Amino acid sequence: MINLNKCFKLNLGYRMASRTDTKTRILDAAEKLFAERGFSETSLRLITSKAEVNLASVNYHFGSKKELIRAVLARYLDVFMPNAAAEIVALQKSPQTASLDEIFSTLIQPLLDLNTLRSGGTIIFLQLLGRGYIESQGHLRWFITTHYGAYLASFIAAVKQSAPHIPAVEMFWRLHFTLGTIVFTMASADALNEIAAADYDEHNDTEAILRKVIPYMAAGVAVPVPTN
Amino acid sequence: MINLNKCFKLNLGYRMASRTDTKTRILDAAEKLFAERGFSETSLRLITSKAEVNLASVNYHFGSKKELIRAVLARYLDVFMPNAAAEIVALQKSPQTASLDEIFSTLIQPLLDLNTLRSGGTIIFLQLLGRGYIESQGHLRWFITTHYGAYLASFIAAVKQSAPHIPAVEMFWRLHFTLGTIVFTMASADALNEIAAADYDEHNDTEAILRKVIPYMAAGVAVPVPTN
DNA sequence: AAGGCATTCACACAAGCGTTTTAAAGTTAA
DNA sequence: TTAACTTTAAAACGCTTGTGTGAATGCCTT
Repeated sequence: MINLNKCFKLNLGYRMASRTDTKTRILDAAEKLFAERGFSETSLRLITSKAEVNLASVNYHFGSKKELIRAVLARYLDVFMPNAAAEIVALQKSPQTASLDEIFSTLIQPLLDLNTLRSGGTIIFLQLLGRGYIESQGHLRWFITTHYGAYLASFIAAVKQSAPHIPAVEMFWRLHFTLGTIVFTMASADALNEIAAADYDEHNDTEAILRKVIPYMAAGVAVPVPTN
Repeated sequence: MINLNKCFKLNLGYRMASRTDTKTRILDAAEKLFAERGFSETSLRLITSKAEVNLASVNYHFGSKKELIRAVLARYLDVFMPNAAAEIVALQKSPQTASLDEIFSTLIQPLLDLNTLRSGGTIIFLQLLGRGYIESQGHLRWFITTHYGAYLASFIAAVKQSAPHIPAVEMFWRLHFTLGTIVFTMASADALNEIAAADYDEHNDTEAILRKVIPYMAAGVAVPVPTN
């Protein structure tokens, strides 16, 4: 019942220019902290102090911490999902069916574009996704499938078409294996990169890791189902 | 400086029989709650009320919440790691080199044996592992590699021998992809099973999921590294 | 200039947290 | 039984958490 006006605030451009929007400052600080520390380990006080805004402004602009979490995720999903789906349908326009590698690779550019949205956007988004899936037992899964289900469907359809020998049930499981692979990897990316740098003198950026993981996932999704 | 006596408490059998050990009651309640809700979302008050013991007994027996978490994990790792390593060396005794599928399948029995240890032990263990890796940014990874590194090494060596065409660095990444796959899958196993049951009339127990994920992981680990 | 609205601010609140403390109860050994 | 010790019990501590309140501030419109 509070803040109904927010919905109609068309932001007529009367904000001062010297300082970014409070709402944006909160989102920017929150997403970074959420990604690297998790949702429940990140207090609103830490967020607002990093954002240099007042504590109460979170509840004023977002209503609650839970809604702030949703807003943080939605800011990425609203950009990524349409872009990814567009790439998928563009790929499917081609005469011959695409390989799984091609389909997964198609997602790389939309993911990397999140970096131009905000610095470190790609990995932040994937880490948020992973944390959300694990921490908020089921809530995020519900939120994504209900709000972005159409985009997901086009992706799943493309995958199924590229691997017609995999039954639907099996594909359901394998795509969730894939989600786990990418999301856990990105959540641990910093730690893994440190180890890789120390043990193998190899440092990978986000794109390099993505390109490493794609063959892994594509092979796993397409491998024939054991008959026994 | 407190509770040094605990180390020397040889437990001369003077406990009453009608009620299980307080320490065990705490561990049993804690592992279940930790697995399904996460560490920081599980309060000591919730644990002790489920275990029907006094709140202070956690700090008396374990010193702190952090040490309780370690104890919960160690109780599984101390059983699983030696068993798994034993199976691996037994497999390597055979003349021809084992396939990746065989190596991964070798881990199934030690994992399922955790179910005889405690009801639901297998999935609890894997969920704890996943939560630990993601929540305790790096602490658990350090704990495991320092305390159980020898066991891990024998497993990694076996995998490398079965996929000699994969460079060491690449294998490092792929084994962590694999960890992510299994751990994320198990952390979401309940939710996924619900969806699978609703959409495909298929219900899988822990073993069935493990057997589904093994071909996926084995194919991913062994897939040739792209040259470009 | 004045009124109105959106936003910011400092502060307080109640609840929950991990941990500590002090006393009571129970068990073993002399 | 007494004495020493381990284990449980109840209560409180200090701290942090998310959230609510009411006043002050700033910006725009009239």
